[in-house]
Amino acid sequence: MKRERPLFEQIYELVRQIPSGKVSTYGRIAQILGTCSAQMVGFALAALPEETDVPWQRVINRFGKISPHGHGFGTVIQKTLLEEEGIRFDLSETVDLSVFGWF
DNA sequence: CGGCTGACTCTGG
DNA sequence: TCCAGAGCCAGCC
Repeated sequence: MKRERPLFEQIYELVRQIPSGKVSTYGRIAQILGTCSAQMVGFALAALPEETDVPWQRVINRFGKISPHGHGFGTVIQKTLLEEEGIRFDLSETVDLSVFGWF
């Protein structure tokens, strides 16, 4: 049976494929899927519950920085989770995509 | 079907 | 890398 899964789940599966210690960008995900825009990727991750098997924290914007998605708390958690994975941040919460960037 | 929204990205300054 | 404006497209009401 064909499962016309929403675009969201397609994004989730792709994010799950990101290895530990690596990060990706919204634009990258959107480009790989080729059927959505970067904003949809962020929108999809925003809809994720706190308990999920999707490493949404490994997805950041094109500058390698975490987006201030409103509340502000999640942003801090995201940075902490990435550091636990071994990712280094700049003095300005910036990640070196040349080193930690997926692909 | 149409309008609104969003954790983005690009271009120009 | 910052500010402002425009484009982007699926999901929801």
